[in-house]
Amino acid sequence: MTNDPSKLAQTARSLPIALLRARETVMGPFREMLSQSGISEQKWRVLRVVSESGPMEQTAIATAACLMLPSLTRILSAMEKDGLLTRQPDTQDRRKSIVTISAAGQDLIDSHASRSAEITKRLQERYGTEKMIKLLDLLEELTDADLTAAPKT
Amino acid sequence: MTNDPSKLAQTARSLPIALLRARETVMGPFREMLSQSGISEQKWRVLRVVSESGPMEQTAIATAACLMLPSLTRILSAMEKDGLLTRQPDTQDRRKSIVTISAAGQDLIDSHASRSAEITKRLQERYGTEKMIKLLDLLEELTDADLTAAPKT
DNA sequence: TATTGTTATACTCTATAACTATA
DNA sequence: TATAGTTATAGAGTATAACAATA
Repeated sequence: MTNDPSKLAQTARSLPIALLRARETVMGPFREMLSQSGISEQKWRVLRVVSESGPMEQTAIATAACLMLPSLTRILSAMEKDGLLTRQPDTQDRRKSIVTISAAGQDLIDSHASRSAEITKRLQERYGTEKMIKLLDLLEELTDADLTAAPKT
Repeated sequence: MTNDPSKLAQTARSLPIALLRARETVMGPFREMLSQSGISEQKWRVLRVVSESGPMEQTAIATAACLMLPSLTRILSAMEKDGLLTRQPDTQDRRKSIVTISAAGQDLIDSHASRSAEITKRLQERYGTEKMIKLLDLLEELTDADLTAAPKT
């Protein structure tokens, strides 16, 4: 019943599982940080994304923050109510609504910047700066890879 | 409001977000496969883990499959009911219960092996075999890293 | 007709605490 | 006292479909 641990199918060699496990390890200290400020992981991702890219439409936020549109609708409503961001109809295409971070939202990010940098620095020390850079490069390439495209011939 | 995209804080350079995005990209084809067989991602992870390691206790499964114990309890009950695995009290420590994959559970894994290998192969072709190996190595190291340990002095 | 976003629904997972049984 | 697992509960996310408004 137990498989040969040397075979390629082992879970540590499964990209989806390996990515999930690594993320769980890394998220630990960040979870602690976020739980203290009462904001959820998902809201934090939305805030980060909108702060980074500037005003943007919801489909783009959903992609960047890895959330489904129905989930995002609910999250944005709550965040707008909490004054972290605003939604305005796009003047050019009125189907769209443009999400903009508020001063309070940016303040929330700024107030976590130093703690966040500290966690990252600590991680870098334990794991190794060069490995971390290499890993981030590989992850970006993987994210950008079009897995449905035809193979090179 | 928009941050300088060159600064270190960009979301693509945030390990938690980068790991999540990469996972979403990779999971696409696997999600399709699993949705066709009517088993959830979480149940699939449990099955993979128990198949790989052989009979094991629940706390170990929870760690390996990245699930909380209360979630695992519910999932295992459903899977046991579906005949995919069995739970038996440990004879040495009766607080523990040992989970063992059933023939039907192993069959489920086996029946997906070729499709799963196909998806992985395709991914490897698009992304590059060497990069994939390097990425898996780095992920394993990260997962095994003890982020709470004291820094080397 | 297709796209953007919202609403509705059923299911599932999270996160925490309280609990039982065992060590 | 501590540990393994279960139960309970509130909150949140997923996944899908149906829908309204707009293009």
